[in-house]
Amino acid sequence: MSTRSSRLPAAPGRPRSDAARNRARLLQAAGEAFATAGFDVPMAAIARRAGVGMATLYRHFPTREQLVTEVFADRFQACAAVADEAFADEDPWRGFCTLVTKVSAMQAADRGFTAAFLTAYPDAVDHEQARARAEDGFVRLIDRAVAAGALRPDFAVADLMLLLVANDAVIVAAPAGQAPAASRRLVAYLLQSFAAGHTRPLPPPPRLRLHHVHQPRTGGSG
Amino acid sequence: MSTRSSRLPAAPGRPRSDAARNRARLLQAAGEAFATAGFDVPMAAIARRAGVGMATLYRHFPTREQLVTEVFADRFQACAAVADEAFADEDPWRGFCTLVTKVSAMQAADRGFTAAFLTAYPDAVDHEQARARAEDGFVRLIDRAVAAGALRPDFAVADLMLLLVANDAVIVAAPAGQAPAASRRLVAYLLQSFAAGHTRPLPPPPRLRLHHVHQPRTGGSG
DNA sequence: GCTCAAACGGACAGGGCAATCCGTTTAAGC
DNA sequence: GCTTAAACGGATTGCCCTGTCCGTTTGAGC
Repeated sequence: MSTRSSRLPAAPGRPRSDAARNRARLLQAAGEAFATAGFDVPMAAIARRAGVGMATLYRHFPTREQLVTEVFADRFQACAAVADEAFADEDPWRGFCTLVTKVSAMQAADRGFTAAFLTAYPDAVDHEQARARAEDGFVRLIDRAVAAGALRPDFAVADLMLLLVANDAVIVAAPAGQAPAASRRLVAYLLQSFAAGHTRPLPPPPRLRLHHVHQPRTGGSG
Repeated sequence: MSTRSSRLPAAPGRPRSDAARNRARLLQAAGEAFATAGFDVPMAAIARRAGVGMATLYRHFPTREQLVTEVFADRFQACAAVADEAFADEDPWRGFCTLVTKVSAMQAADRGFTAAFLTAYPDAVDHEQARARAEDGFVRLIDRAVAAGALRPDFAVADLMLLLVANDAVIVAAPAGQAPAASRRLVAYLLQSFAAGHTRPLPPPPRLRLHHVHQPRTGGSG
């Protein structure tokens, strides 16, 4: 046999066609499974749903975190996109409301994916960039809305995190079918308090940013 | 041996001294374990912490739910007591705020015990009564505050549940030491929105009452 | 201090999930 | 159609947690 590389089946990085197909199926199945049953679905259930074997699942995604991260990559980008879109609105307050409303609705539509994701995998490093971008978008919107006198001046980025976490919780806690209503109601309340005018003094905001939004599963009472 | 009952060691219902002691130790240990590690600590860990064997734990509390229920029985009564106290305040709005603030603080002090408890064991029947009493107290306070024109007229009991759930979530999600600040901030925001005057229309409230506050661990997306 | 049942503790079986291993199948190039 | 390595599936192993069983200890009354 010659040492020529002509024997290589394809370019080094390109996967085989069935591998690509199975990968897509796994992402699809995992997304559905997470959306309906939360993050602690057995890996076997995901594999079964995708119609592949356990080994295939683990071959493509060696750890659960990698799988989850991939599944929610596009949602994260969607977040950043919403921030951009909101910034495009000429009305700062309306833009801010758009951001909050849409992101909240995204959470409600997928069983609180953002906060739940951040809660379960706070250190998903692959998306540090996407996360930073989203947070940057949030900050720009906030600053603009405050400068315009629409958003209360003592508003903090952490308050947005509070909203995300709280919204996630009510979505998850609400009984069947009530999640959207619960979410909308909570968000409406909070938006009203976020608005400038008729504000009352607030206690100081917590030190809480996107990458803090998680629960160290053990330890840490109040 | 005669059939006289004089041989019975004590009154039928009274437990042996070591049994009573161990029971107390178990409740104490379980409370600590739940507060620091959440509800899914292994039973063995609780037994070890209490310095007793597995069998002793299961003898006193045949199911996990019974243990949790007992542990939080007093906190539940405390809730109802706070409601009574708040109702004793002559100022309806201040009473309402007292209720919300104190209950929220209780959640923060014990890793969101109320909502977490309700989340994990929504059907803990033993406390149906205590729960109903607490909810009654809530309703009375709400009605009075609305009637006094202090609480917005479209306020719903469900909104209080939203607050409890949301508060629990931010407490759990907050990084070390930030839970009280996060809780206070969220509660302040919501109380401001709850107040009458300068209100904006709200979307309809969700169907959500105390006994609904739970997450069906599987199923139930938006 | 003697008796006995209540209470105890730790070992043990059962079940579920994560992660791996290995014999078989299949896509891709010749 | 033949070859080869990549990819596959599912059985298997190991771990942890739950809940029970049984031999031993201990508190309470005589």
